[in-house]
Amino acid sequence: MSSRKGQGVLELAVLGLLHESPMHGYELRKRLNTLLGMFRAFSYGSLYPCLKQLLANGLIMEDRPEEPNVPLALQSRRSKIVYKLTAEGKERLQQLLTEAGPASWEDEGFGVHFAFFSHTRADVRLRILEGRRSRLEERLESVRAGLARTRERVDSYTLELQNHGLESVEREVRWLNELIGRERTEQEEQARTSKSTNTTQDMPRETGR
Amino acid sequence: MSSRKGQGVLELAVLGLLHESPMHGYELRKRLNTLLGMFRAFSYGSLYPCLKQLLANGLIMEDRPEEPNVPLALQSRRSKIVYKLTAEGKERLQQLLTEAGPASWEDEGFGVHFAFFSHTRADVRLRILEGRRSRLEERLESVRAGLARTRERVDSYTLELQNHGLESVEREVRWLNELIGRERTEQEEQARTSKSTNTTQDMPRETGR
DNA sequence: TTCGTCATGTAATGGGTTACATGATTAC
DNA sequence: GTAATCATGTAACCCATTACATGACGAA
Repeated sequence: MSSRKGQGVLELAVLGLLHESPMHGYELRKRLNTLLGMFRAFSYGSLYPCLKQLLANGLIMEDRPEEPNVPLALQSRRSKIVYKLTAEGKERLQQLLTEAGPASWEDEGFGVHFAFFSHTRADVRLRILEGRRSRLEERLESVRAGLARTRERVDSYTLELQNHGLESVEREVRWLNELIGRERTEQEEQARTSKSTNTTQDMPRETGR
Repeated sequence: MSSRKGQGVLELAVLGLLHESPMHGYELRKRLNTLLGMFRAFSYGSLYPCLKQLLANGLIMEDRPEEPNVPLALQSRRSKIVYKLTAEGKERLQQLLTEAGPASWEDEGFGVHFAFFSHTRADVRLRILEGRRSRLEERLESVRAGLARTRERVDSYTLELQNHGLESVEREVRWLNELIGRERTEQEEQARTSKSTNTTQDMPRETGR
């Protein structure tokens, strides 16, 4: 309960990764950066404080290896700390995965949300994809407008830059269109298959573990 | 003299725009955001403080309209403030345009530097383009490596994201290749044309003013 | 006269990086 | 035994956003 605001994108990313399997910070960061690939890279300086806070909020718990043969006290061994989700953490993850507000249309939020699409409800996936698309279309609109206004008095490099930007975004829109198309047909198929007891949910199955 | 560090990208952008023509903050911000189009958008909350600091550093000066018919004091009229570059400011701009360190390979820095390419020396342009390209190729490399390592145990959405990222970057690399090619042939042409008194400089001409 | 946009500013806050400090483990 | 890399952490700083406060000016 109560807001205790998570620090944006990192919270979701960490909870999402830890849901797949428990991990220690160092590994977490690597997985994080390969997961987000081109979009983002986090440093320890932001990861560890984040973990600390998630711990304080009871969303994750540490699982220290517990060296059974060390006398008793003097446990400041400073070794790996494996983190895993608590029940509350799983709940929170589910919540973040489902909310998908306007933040998930932005570059950052979108990337992370998308990375966990296989754990996201189909209807939410669709909402995010469509939100993202209209966000991008807004941008295209305004850039095109500005481009039309200033058209003449602009040097060729600036123009080149604008164009490259436009094309990149147009490309992403096409990509989104394709994805949205796929999602839609999948949804229709599933609707046809399971005529009865429709629980609005359909994720590709929990990956066990 | 002395570092008095400029706050990253904004300084260059502001100096660059003010070099083209004097402006007040409000307009500056609009031009800024259309100039940078897809890449970036600044808010007043960062622009005004920046102007303030540039002013304090003597890089720009205010040019208040001076209402000639207002009694004398009581000039707190609060109206438009037009900023323009000082001599020192022009110097600083030139310096920023020429330095082009590693920061200008990164997304942010690159965009802004590129936007002012028509005021940048040809050799510096080439350095930036090539720096950018190798920066991107590094990223491609590491992402591809990570992709090869984890290949199997990764869900289709994550894969889709990675791929889209890769393709975007590959596309930018191709774009850069084209630009670099053009720059090279231009340089060669110029070398052939002006056989004599070579001053290592060649900008498309100072736009007068 | 009021509404929308132009115009300038600031304080609180946020979210992140850099650089550093430290220790454990592995491979040579 | 030493170098590289794994692993954890923190403090100082940086850059920018948000939300707010203020006011001018033109058009309806």
